[in-house]
Amino acid sequence: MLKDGSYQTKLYEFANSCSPGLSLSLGSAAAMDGDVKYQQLFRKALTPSDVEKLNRLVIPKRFAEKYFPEVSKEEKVPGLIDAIQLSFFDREMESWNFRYCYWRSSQSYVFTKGWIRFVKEKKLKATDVVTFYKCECQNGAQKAFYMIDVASSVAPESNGGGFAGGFDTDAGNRLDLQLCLGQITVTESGSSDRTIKLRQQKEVAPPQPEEVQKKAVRLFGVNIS
Amino acid sequence: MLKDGSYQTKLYEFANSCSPGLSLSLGSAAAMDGDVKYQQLFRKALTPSDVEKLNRLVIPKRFAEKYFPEVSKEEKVPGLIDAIQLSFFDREMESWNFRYCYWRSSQSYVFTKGWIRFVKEKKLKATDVVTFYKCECQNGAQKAFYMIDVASSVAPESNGGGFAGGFDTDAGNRLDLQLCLGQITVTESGSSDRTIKLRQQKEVAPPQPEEVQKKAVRLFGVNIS
DNA sequence: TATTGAACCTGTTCG
DNA sequence: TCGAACAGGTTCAAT
Repeated sequence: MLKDGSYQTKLYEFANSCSPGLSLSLGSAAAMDGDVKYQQLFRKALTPSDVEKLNRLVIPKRFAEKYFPEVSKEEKVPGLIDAIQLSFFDREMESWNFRYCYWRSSQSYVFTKGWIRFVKEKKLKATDVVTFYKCECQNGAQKAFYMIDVASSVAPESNGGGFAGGFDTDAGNRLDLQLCLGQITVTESGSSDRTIKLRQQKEVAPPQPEEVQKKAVRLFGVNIS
Repeated sequence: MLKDGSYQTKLYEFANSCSPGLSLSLGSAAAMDGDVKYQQLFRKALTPSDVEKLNRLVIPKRFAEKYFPEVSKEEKVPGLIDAIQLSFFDREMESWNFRYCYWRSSQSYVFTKGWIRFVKEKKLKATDVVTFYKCECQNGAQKAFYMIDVASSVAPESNGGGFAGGFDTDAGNRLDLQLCLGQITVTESGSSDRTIKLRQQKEVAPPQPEEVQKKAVRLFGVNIS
């Protein structure tokens, strides 16, 4: 719920006024701290089928082939479908695993296994919007990770409210500002990807899996319970 | 009428299914008239479910097991349903492919994929009758091919007209005369199968794809537009 | 048995 | 206008 004149709104306005080379930084001075390349990939307004009994999410082909790892559309081994598991963190840094594959019968990319659990947990309904991100830590050869976030379609601030279908959007270089709050400061960068520099906390322990998670929490803003 | 572009494909399919023997006898100017063993298999009066939203045709079990290739009713490989594709030519020598399998849930043999297209194209409705044939060329080891024909339930000549359900019949030795017209002569054979000897046309050109198609049309009679 | 999941199918729609 | 994409279905198996 962004109120006019709030910090978040100012951040939104500021970010909007920035060039495409915008990046976000958490304002750390610690050189060892990781920059997190933070890219919104795309959004999809959920269809009734996406949240109901079909237990699958159709990933629009243009986004699937642009942003997700390749899964074969061919039948290499007859009767054997090429599928991978994609992991996503939500804003609470819970991990969600989705089976991702291509269905030749419908000629579409889908999330299958795991998707319906996400729908149930998040109480998703048709016209809700899911947003996909890709995050990469810049310091070293760390694996990239995906994030997923949901926005209720009835939230009046989120996107004007009450939008119907046709909301599938390619984020490209656009910044999803509602997620960039709190500890985040905005800096300019030369690349088209967003870079969020996590502020180093004094009490931060040496890098370990959990720490990555903590940082990532901040990445999604301040609303962590 | 054949649409441009589809002709080659259909021809190719026909040639493939008919194999060397038939095309040889049809296209040759020599005395090698091709005998075509021509057997009506069975008929079925379509039910509302056969032509409506279920997208499947139930093949009466006694006919399926008697006339069609065996598909397993068991689960040989767990999770793998035994299904085959059956190809049928209609009286216009268009090829229709139906997925044929056994549904254990309903304990019935069915055509699934492709069936509803046939229904739409032929404007089939409940109580219409479909007739299935098997055709084999006698001169050589060619593949057999199936044919399918439809008869409107309101056509007064077809079978007295206005018959209701319960029309599923085993052709056995009965000859379906409405299909044996035009250039086709019917001869008696020692077997219970019908043998139709194609009359060799004087003006037959050397083997050409188009010629194969022409003759094949004659196999189903004279009503070719 | 009910739920989830994998795969298959089709009508509609839209560029 | 026609094919690609996909929304909304199905069957069938695993659990």
